[in-house]
Amino acid sequence: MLPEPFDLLKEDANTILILAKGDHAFRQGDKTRGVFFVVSGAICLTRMTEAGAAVTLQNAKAGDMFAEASLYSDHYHCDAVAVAPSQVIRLSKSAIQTRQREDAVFSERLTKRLATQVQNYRQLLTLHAVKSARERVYLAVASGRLRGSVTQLASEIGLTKEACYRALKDLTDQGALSKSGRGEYAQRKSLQETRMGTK
Amino acid sequence: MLPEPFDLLKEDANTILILAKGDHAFRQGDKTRGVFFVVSGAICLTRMTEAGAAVTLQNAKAGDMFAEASLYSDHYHCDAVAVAPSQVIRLSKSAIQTRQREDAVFSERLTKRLATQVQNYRQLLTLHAVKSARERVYLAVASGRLRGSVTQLASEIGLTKEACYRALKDLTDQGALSKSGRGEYAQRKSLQETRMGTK
DNA sequence: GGCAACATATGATTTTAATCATATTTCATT
DNA sequence: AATGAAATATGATTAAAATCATATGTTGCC
Repeated sequence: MLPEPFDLLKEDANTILILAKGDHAFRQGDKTRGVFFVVSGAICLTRMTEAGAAVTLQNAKAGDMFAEASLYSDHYHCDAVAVAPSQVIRLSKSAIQTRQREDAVFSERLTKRLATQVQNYRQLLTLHAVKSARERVYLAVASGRLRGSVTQLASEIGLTKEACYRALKDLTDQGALSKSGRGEYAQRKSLQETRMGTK
Repeated sequence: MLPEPFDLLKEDANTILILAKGDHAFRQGDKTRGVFFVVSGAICLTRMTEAGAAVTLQNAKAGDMFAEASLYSDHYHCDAVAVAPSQVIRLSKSAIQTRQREDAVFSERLTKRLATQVQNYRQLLTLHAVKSARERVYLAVASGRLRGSVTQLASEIGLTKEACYRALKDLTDQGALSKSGRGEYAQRKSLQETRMGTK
């Protein structure tokens, strides 16, 4: 259920919250009580700037965690609002901190998890920097990012699903990718070979 | 010089490398020797997929770190090539690991650093998801991302510098931002007030 | 089994930022 | 002070993806 290393926590370190659309998991200024994991639904984190502009910090969906940084501050510095009926688990801050201090394995896995996330996000940002939709989709598939639906991939890599479908069609037509059916694609050749770079 | 918590490391845990354009800091398959920090220049990390497509994982510039994940594997899984004459510092893997095990403060700061980075990258990705260049620039400035040049900001938020300058002009003309000169902008009002959302 | 929701798929049109071009200003360096 | 590089700034044109529209296929569910 919970991702590493939080699966190591005792059950009583967790609280399950059921949120209706519009409910808050926490508000800016609240004392930090822990880290959250989204079981289902979606939670949007937003911060208000002094001049009153709402800045979205994260859109956490099922499987995502949020408010990790709360481990290092006394108060939440943003609002967490359910944008759909959601189920979230709150992982107690004190339980995590204690465990982190006393259990080297837990501590190392936590660090590892964060390092992996950093890596993943950086790669995603690098991918976003690729101008051409065609090439972006190719690289996304080549690096194994097509796990769920094409729609999900599209949103992940910053394209509309239509642009994504078209790119996939082009790439398969030209032989850069092969389709194994049911939205399953595999990399076939390098871009050079298929004249991806042609402008 | 070095970012937290690596500033805590003894000097002999670090090695300074001078790389000419094209030199490798490491290659895919090399035994991992540590984490790197870019003092000047730029390092590009790329991985080859089975079919031979080059996937860029990160473009590390001055002040950036790379290969953090090497702490958790025996071999580097990508190439690190200098794309400009560069100066990098290698932080010994063993020194970091030992310190992490023996010094709770170091360990906590490392975790904190990673958590902060995760937060930052997530916010950046969320920002990239904003379609309108105008709104994207506004939110970027409102959340304090305009530190260096406009050109840098543009690249960070995934726009061309031209698009960025135009958005800044529009926003100041309409009063959403105020310019304090020398590329210094401040947020003035919420977007609603300035009819940002008008389509 | 049938309905609703969602994914897949593609065509037509519009919008918008990228690209190309160019000028001025600022800044570091010889 | 002179040179050159980079940042700032805008205009004109183009290219490309977003949007809008629509159809079929798939899947979970009462």
